[in-house]
Amino acid sequence: MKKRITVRTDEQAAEDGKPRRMRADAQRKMTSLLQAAMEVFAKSGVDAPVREIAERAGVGLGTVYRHFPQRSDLIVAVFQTQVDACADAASEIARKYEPAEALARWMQRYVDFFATKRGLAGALHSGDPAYTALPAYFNKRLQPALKTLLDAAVAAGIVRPGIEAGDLLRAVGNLCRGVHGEEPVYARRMVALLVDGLRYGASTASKPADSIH
Amino acid sequence: MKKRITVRTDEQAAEDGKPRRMRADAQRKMTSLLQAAMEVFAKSGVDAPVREIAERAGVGLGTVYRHFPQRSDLIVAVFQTQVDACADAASEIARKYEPAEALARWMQRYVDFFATKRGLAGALHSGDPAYTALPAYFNKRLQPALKTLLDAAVAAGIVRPGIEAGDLLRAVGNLCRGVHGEEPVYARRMVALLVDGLRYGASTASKPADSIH
DNA sequence: ATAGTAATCGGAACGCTGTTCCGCTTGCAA
DNA sequence: TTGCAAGCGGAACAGCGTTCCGATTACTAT
Repeated sequence: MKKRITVRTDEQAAEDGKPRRMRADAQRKMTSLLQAAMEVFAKSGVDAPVREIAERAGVGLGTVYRHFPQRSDLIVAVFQTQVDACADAASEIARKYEPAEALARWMQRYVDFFATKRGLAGALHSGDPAYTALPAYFNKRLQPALKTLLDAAVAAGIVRPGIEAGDLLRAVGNLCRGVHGEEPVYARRMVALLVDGLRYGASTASKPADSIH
Repeated sequence: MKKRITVRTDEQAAEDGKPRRMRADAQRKMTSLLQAAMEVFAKSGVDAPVREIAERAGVGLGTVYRHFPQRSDLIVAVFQTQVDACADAASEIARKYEPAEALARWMQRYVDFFATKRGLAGALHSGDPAYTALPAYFNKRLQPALKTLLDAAVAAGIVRPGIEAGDLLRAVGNLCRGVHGEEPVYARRMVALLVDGLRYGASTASKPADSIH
């Protein structure tokens, strides 16, 4: 009886972080799952049933939950994939077009990305801790991408300086969400108010308990 | 056989909008339902199961759905009830305290109202048409209430003029975001800061456009 | 090539939702 | 007191996310 039983092929396992290479079919199912989820989310929103995604991907339910233990993990994965794609598109667009055109095109690309996010806003505001890290990732990837385009446009003398990439991203996001057009003015005014509250002469803030009870 | 069969006691029916007076027990169950829902929502958020509310109210599931055909109807009813209570509190507070103190106290009252709204933000951003009318009602009731307090404080020479009640409400809402329930102290402190910012002596807020661009 | 093994798969099954349905109960007007 | 429609309760239904486990399959050592 050959007794080496499963010699634990961990040769390349302990090297990097990944415990072991993924089986070929698993890899295939995973990508087709992500693709299907992307399409379904775009069509029916992020509240679409997991079964619908599994069926579209030609995959069993168990497979879905093997790769994405929670429904939210699938949503997060799709979101990150699309954010990455959008961020990566910036450098390619910058290579193909002049600064002004590149900026305009990427913004269009960004809007398209937002257009497929039906229902995600609700999930983000739901308080579910599974999504709390998403906005940070969002900024981390998209802000530098836009900043390079913006800097190039400024350097070319086409766009005025002093525009923050993050502000621009938020502005576009708000424009895509609803009709709250006066958003930036409102925010600036209220923050100015808050800063005024820090000035000398006000006492309530430092001892809030005094004005209550 | 007396054949008047249900003479349709609609005497007082066609007069007003209501088709007929509600039966006494129905009225009782309805209010106890609203009360229970308020408590459960405050404790577990608006995603709490309907069964839990029914049980707490000592009522069957059928009764819940008789009064509130959809789960969202119950949420909306509770929300409106609390908004009404908060708005009505303004006049009472204004009667008891001087303008500055009244303004501060009502703002804290408003913060407390917000603190029991765990999960509502998610529902509002979910895109569900059942909630689209809520923000409008929100402003319709709260804005005038705050405006009277604000006007009184301005008339008393304590608060600078030019502050919009709607802006303040939104600002406080944003300050309270994510602070639900466990630590309202932070929210109270920040709102106290904001209220201090309303006082005379600072100029940034009144002409925000100058400090931009 | 082949066989053995572990990784992977598929989908039935479970528990928990919102909502519907219907036989029973009850307030109220006659 | 009586008749009946308004009201009630909770079993039942449909659909969801998630778990579980026997069957399948890609890899590896021989």
